[in-house]
Amino acid sequence: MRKSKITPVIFAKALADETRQEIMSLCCCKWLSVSEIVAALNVSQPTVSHHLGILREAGLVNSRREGKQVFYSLNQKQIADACCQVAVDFAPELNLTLLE
Amino acid sequence: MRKSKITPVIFAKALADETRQEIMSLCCCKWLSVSEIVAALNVSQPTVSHHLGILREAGLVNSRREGKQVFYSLNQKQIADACCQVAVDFAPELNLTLLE
DNA sequence: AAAACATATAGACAAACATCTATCTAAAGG
DNA sequence: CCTTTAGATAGATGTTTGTCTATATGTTTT
Repeated sequence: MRKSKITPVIFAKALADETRQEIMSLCCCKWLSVSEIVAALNVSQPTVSHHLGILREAGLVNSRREGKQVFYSLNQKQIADACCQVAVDFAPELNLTLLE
Repeated sequence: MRKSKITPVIFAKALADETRQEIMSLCCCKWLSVSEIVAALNVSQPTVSHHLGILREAGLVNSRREGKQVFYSLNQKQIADACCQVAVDFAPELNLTLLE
């Protein structure tokens, strides 16, 4: 598990693909197995694994093995933090804040 | 000038390059001519123009001609809005807000 | 109007990337 | 064990992308 801070470039690259964003939407607020994600999309299982690997490397998803299956879920905190970082870097005159 | 709302994919792709982020940092809070940007980076003038075109298409920069020169400046509002949109889509359980 | 200057566009090329099929690894059940 | 199932990895392939050189466009100056 990667705790290191994500850079804006890594974050943007992970986000910069339609299929990955679909995967992110799917497992946004729940845990989904790889098979479930494959079933919901029109791409092959290796392609889904490939994208999940990129998201995992960027720390945008958490994963958990349960028997034969591996479940993935979005790491919302990491995403919100990365958004804040982008705003600090590129919109410093506006006040984008993570409340609570 | 593009006022249409930026999608998260367009936004992420525009952001997903080291050189573009350097350009964005440079003209974050001030107007810079293309020549000034070229002088600050280690890439050719056409490459800078190419990147500025991508940023302009995404609505992330504003541009203004002044005589022979064209000046660019980051559109911080658009960037902050896009960050908010990403957070709404992919971190809905967290409260990322643009204050004021 | 011609030359000089600033920027944009066109075209070429290599590197990065998304996708697929085939195969490998790991876990569970017979 | 052997088979089955879930997912990851490897390798091939076509597309996209970042960069360059060369050239076109637009603006000022002489």
